[in-house]
Amino acid sequence: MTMADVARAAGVSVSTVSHVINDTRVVREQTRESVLQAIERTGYTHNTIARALVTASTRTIGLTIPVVTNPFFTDVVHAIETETSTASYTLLLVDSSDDPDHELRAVRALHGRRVDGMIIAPTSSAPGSALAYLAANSVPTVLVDRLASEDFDQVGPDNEEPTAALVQHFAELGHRRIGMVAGLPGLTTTKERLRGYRLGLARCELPYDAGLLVQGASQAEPARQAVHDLLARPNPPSALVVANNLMTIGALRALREAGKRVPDDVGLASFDDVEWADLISPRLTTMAPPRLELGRTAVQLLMCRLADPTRSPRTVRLEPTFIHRESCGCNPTRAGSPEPPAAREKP
Amino acid sequence: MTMADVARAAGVSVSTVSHVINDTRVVREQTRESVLQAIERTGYTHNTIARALVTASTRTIGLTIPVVTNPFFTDVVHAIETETSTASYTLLLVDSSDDPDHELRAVRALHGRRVDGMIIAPTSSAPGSALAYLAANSVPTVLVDRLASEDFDQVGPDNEEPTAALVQHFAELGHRRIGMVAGLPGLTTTKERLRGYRLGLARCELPYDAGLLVQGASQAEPARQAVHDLLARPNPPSALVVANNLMTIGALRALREAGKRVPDDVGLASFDDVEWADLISPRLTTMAPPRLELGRTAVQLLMCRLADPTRSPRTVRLEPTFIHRESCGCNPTRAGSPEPPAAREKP
DNA sequence: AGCGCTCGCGCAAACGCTTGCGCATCCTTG
DNA sequence: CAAGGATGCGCAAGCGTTTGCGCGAGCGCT
Repeated sequence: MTMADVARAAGVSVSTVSHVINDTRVVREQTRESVLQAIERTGYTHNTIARALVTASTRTIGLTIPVVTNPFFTDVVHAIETETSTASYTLLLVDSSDDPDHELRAVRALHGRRVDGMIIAPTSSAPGSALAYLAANSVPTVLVDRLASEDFDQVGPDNEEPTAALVQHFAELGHRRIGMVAGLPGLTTTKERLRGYRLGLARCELPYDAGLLVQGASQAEPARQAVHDLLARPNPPSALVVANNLMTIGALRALREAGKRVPDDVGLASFDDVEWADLISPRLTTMAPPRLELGRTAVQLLMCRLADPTRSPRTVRLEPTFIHRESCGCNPTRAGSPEPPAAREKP
Repeated sequence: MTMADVARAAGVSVSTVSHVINDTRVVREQTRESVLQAIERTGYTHNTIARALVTASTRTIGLTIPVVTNPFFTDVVHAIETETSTASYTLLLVDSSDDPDHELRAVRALHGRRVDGMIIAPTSSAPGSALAYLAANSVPTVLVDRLASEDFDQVGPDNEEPTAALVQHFAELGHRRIGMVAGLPGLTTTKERLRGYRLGLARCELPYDAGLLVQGASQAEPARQAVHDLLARPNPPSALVVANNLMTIGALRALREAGKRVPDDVGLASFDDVEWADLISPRLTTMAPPRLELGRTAVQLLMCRLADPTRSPRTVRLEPTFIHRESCGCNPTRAGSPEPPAAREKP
């Protein structure tokens, strides 16, 4: 069932078949009909890869994210999926496992498949990394979430100011020892949120104390361990800023294990929101990056670049929104809270 | 940077280049070296699609899931990703939005890209659906989670017995009015879990009462609405079986809004586990399907089918595990519970 | 009737790779 | 030293499309 078969069945040439399929030159109505029927009859399905070979375009975009199980990224992926599919592109998704080698392999595979462009939440920007490869092969690329290099189009949340705001919030509540659970070292988001942490401290004239800082590897279990250790230290924090959603799970577990009550014993606020933030008690105060917007913007940047590969790269920062609930120790007024109606009531 | 360029640079023919790349016939060590160098020098990257055209194999498998934001499916996807990538396949992922039309389009796109096989969590099995298309074009396919047709290889959790077990558990606790929040009508999982619900009732000699049953569309917000309505009915249930993870979120919100305490006012147990089941109070009793195993098995089934396209289709059922926590109204012993250590302590 | 247009379509050359076939060259052996 | 067998490689025919070029038929005009 190739185009040749269809052509034979319709008594025309392959070029005519191609033209009716792509609507790329005028064909007599009668002929078009018979071709359409022949397609129907033979059950022909277009071979996109043969087409790609000659047109040098696959209408496919490659997507590389660290972990497909992180709700933050799945929301981003979802937005990207929706946006690309309305532009009639298909997504090629690969999981980089937050490992530079794996990531490079993924990017290679994607490029080998001649994706038209790539969106990637980069794990590393070291030389010899996926990013270097992409630059070397001048693949149209946009970075998402982790803003690793101004040489690419990129979109991510603002990290520094919002994290500082979280710290300042705690300080205003009277906390003097504000701890932080930081993410995987090397990620730009980790660096920026850490910088925000220190910025917040400085603004409130609180000393930076390395003893209040732990590293949670951006994941739940390492974060649990880290917070566990943190709480065992001589002079533990009275408030905790957690740098992402997954680590928040770990932090909550560690706090419970240690018998600490939130927010009475330890105040808690996290960067990135979670679906169940309003289901636990106390409800979680978070700083929520606009996940969907992030994905949408990434696609838009990519489309712009595909349209004009020569334009100079843009960096877009999107503002997170502060979702003020109770784990910080406040009991914010319900009215005007950005909570959905479902979450307005206290359990 | 095509193979021809490399050949020229190395002073050999394209066939030799191809053979050293694919290691598909003996090449003098010296020649191989110079080809390898030429590849390095020219920055050549293999064109997978050109190769696919001639070998008629893309080493790509297509994956269609309803919603990429549902943690159940992302775990499945993750397992599939891991498993396929170790077999050096790449994944083409599309979101069907749980919409038959969208699904059919997705499947068409995937087939047009000549994926070697497909894994799909089908939305519909109606004639004219994606499944019909796949059968008609004899695309190697395996169904995952939703077991829609014995004509395909398929793997899903056992739904009926485990759901019945949940009902029986409540009955043993003395509940007489056990309600259910069912999923999207039309899904096989919905049907099976409903059947399990009725089976459980029958076994405990409890009457089936349509007034205890609501439909939550497999999603959080509709489920919240549904449970809201359910609780407003004259004689509301004292226990609730929720048919999936997302709807559990909705149910919890509705219960809180109605001022019902779990498990004192209403017992709760859900089919499918959630990450934060141990973080809320009371901790959630769930029936957890083996998500990773589901994904892994799907890939294995597909690999078998690719190896031997003629074998007759197999259906695999995997047993969920009962995770006995507290929302059912019990205070199960901690020892021997399948909970991770992190979750053993009560807040 | 002849000219030039328009209209509709077919021919065949790519696209970048794989692979069966066959030709040198060199080594082994009787 | 001739013959046969390895060994190492090139040639060219595809794979299923797209697309520039060009040709024939039909039409309106003078």
